[in-house]
Amino acid sequence: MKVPNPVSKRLALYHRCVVSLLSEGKEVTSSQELGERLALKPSQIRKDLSYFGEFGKRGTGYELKELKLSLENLLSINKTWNVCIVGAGNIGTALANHTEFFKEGYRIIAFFDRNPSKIGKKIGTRSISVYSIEELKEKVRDLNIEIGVIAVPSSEARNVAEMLVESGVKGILNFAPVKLKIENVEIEDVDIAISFKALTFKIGVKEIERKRSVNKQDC
Amino acid sequence: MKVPNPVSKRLALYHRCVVSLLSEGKEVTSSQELGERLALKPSQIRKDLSYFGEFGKRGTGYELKELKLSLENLLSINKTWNVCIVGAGNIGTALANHTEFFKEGYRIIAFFDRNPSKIGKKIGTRSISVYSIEELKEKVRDLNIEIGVIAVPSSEARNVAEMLVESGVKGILNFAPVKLKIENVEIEDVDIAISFKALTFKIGVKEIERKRSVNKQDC
DNA sequence: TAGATTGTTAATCGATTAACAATC
DNA sequence: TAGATTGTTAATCGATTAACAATC
Repeated sequence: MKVPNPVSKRLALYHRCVVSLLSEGKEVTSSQELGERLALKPSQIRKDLSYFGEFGKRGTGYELKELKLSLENLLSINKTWNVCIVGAGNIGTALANHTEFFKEGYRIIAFFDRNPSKIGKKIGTRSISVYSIEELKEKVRDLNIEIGVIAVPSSEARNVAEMLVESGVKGILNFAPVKLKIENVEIEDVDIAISFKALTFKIGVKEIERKRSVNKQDC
Repeated sequence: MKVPNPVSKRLALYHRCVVSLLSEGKEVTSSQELGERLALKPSQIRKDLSYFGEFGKRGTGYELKELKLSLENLLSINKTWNVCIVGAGNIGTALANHTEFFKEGYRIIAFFDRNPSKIGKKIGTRSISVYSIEELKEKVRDLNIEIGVIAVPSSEARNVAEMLVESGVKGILNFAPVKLKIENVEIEDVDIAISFKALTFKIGVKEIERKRSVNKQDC
C-alpha cells in the first residue's frame, strides 16, 4: 500500500504531541484533540495511522502510552541509532549539544573533519571525539554508525556522502545546500538557506496581496 | 492565481542553480538543464515560472543573468533584510557565522538572550551584539529588523514569537520544535528533530520492503 | 525554413477531506 | 441503548506532468 510522502513527518509530529500529552498527565487522546494541537484535520490523522494498523478504540480514542510505542515502532526509534557528524563546525557542535536527540534514540558518537587542528580534539558538552576524515570508513564500521550527518561545505558534500554510503551508512541527514543524488541510502535535507528564501518569498507575496486589496478599496 | 505551496522552495532552488551555472561561465540555460541538475521535470520548472511571468525565449531558453534577477525579485532578495536571532546558543552562533546568508541579502545584526552572562557580549566571527530580551521590542524597531529567528527552547518559543510580531517583524524562522499558530506573520519551520525521525522512518520502511522481497525470492 | 524550447492547456496523478458504517 | 469516536470508502481538492501550439 502506497503511503503518501508527507506522512513520515506527520508521524513524527504525532509522536511529539503524544509525548507532551503524556507529560501533562493525560492517558487517552482523540484524533480531534491531536488535530487541534497540530492544526490538522482529525480525518487526516486517522487516515495517516490507518496505513499502518488500528491503534485506537472506537468510541474511546487512542491510549497514549500505547500510541506512543506504536509511533516509536513506525519511526524506528525503538532502538538506538549511532550517528556521526562529518564537519566539526558550528552546526555540528550545535547538534552535538542538543540533548533532546539523545533522549530520542540518536547517539552522536563521532565527528570527522579534515582540519588537523580539530582532529583528536573533543567537541561539545558530551566530549565527542573528532577523527580524521581519512579514518571515516574504518570508524563508521567499527563504531556501528548507521546515520551520517553532512555538515561540510557543499563542495565536499557529494564526496562525503559517497564515503558514508560506501562504509554502510543507511541514512544521511544533509545540511549542505546541494541536492545529493545517491543510491542505496535514505537522504533527508535540512536546507536553511532555502528556508530563508521561502520565508522572504512568502512575505513578498503577502505584501503584494495587501497592496492590491488597498487599491481595491480605493476604487 | 493560486500558486502551489511547494513552489516557494523550488524557486529558491532554481535561484541557487542559476547562480552556480553563472559561476561556471554559462550564459543561457533551459528547463531541461535545470531539471537535470535538480532532479525535476522540465515541465514543472516551466510551469512554476509561468505563475509569475515569461522569463525565457522560445527556441533559446533562459538568459541566466536575467533569470537570476527575476528570481531574486520573486524571492524578495533584491533588498537587504535585517535579521535578529533570539537565543544566543549553538544554533544561533552557527547561523551568525554562516557567511552565505550575508551574501544573499540577509544581515544578522542582533542577538537577544535571557542569560545575563551573555548579554553585552559579541558573538561569532562578525561580532554581533547580544542584547537583553527585555530590549527586544525597542531594538527591533530601532534597528529596522524585519525577520526574527527563534532559537530558544520550545517552552519559550511562543512568547518570543509574540514579542517579535508585536515589534513588527514580518517573518519568523523557527528552529524550536513547536507549531506556532500566530497571525500577521509568515512562519517557516526548520525542525531538525522531525527530520531525524522522518529519516529513520524511511530507513525502517525500506528495510521492511527489502525483507519482503527476500521472502518472495524464497517462494 | 528547420530545429529548439518556451508558455499553456488538459490529463493524470497523488493527497486530503467528508461522510458514514462499524463498534466500543 | 445512546453517545462517541474510530477505521475506511468515496469524493474532492491540489499538484504534477504530458502534450502541443506558439515562436524564437
